[in-house]
Amino acid sequence: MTQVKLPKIQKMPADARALSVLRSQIVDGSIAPGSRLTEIQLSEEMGLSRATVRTALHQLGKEGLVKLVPYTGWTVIELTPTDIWELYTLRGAVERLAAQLAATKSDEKSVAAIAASFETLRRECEIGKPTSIAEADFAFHKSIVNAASHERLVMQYELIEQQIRVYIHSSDALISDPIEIVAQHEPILRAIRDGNPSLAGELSERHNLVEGEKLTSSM
Amino acid sequence: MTQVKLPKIQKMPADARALSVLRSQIVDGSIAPGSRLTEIQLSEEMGLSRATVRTALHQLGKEGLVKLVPYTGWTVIELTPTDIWELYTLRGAVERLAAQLAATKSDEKSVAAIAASFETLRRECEIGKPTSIAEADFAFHKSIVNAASHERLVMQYELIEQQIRVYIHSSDALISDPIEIVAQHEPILRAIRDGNPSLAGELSERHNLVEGEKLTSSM
DNA sequence: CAAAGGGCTATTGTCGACAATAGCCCTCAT
DNA sequence: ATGAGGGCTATTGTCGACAATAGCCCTTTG
Repeated sequence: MTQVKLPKIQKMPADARALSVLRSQIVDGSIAPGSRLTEIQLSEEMGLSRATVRTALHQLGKEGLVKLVPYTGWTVIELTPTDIWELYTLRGAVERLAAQLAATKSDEKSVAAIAASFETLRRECEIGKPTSIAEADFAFHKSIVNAASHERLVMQYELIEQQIRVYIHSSDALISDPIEIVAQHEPILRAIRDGNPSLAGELSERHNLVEGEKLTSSM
Repeated sequence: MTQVKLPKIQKMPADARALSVLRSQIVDGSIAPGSRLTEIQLSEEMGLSRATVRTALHQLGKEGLVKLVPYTGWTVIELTPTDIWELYTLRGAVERLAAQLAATKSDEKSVAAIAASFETLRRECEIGKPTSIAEADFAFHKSIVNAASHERLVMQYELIEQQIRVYIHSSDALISDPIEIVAQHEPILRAIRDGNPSLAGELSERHNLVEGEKLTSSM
């Protein structure tokens, strides 16, 4: 009965695996923005058929990570300042809703999860490497989104987060003061815990706009 | 030089055509929610290969209009009350941002476009059929989204609108009083024209929550 | 030398066939 | 009668081959 089912990534159909692998590599920067990808080369490297890889690429296209140029090839997205502005304004809108919903429910379990991820963030801000801090930052935001119990919201958020990660990795733009990070996030947690939807929403939106500003101004 | 290029739908690659056709049929209700679709049957009906149809179906899957059941087939989404709640809350968040941006720019051309679509809406509310009113309603909302000049916002909005249309057509849920429709939309236009982002955003969000409530309560 | 035209190549677009599998139905034992 | 077990069928999953095309290079011509 102690059957673990961790290796789910191994038992997936081939196209889903290809999708998962390619997505990881793009998101973590192993495949750089602007890279040219061809179906044949990828299929040879991954030991899969072209059709299978092609399916995965089309999915990534819908996720906004790659672009198809007809009869010529695929390229990994390159994010311009305008794209960053789009991503952060959109994330602001999405997280505003998430925070509103989380604060409305103010469900004990969800609040605990958010509080936990905030604690991790605080700890990382004191002793952690920049990348660990950034990771904890993402985790905190995601815990709020999860607390909203809103499937479409989660999906939309993940698409945005992916693209932001592409940019972060390609530019090493981790320019925030650890102390300010804590100061920016703590009030959000408090507003959710206090069951104050409009404040939680407002703070979340503003936080994203501020972060977006920082990034675009440093480009 | 008087070369018209209307028939763009004719010159598209086959997979894009299949995508376009299937999407239209699902969104306008010709293919009912819950319908079972099989790649072979569709490919025969459309005179295309299975692979081509399959590509289109995967795209529709990413758009959230169909769901794939492994080794069994595809089904058109059926929207539950929870789905409607998700759609309208999400649309509220998206349109809030759109209205904020539109009001911030308060760009002459965009405002004119929004005002024009509002006039159409007002006219349809007086003399039009319910379906024309609903269409003008959608057009008004979209004109605001377009005014934001935000590509990802537009795409996200279109996905949401599509799914709402599926539900509208499947349930004939057009339950609004024409007079109230005008009363709900007019202040939004005014706030955008006045360059009042926070009011425009707030009104847009609230409008969507109200509409969502109406629909879910009537299920 | 510049510009237009044609062909070559790399790559996606499309196709039909075979493999794998989920779910049904039928059998058979109890 | 009923439950388990096995095989059958419909459908997706995967593959390799051929068709169409965009973009480059090379030639040719003025």
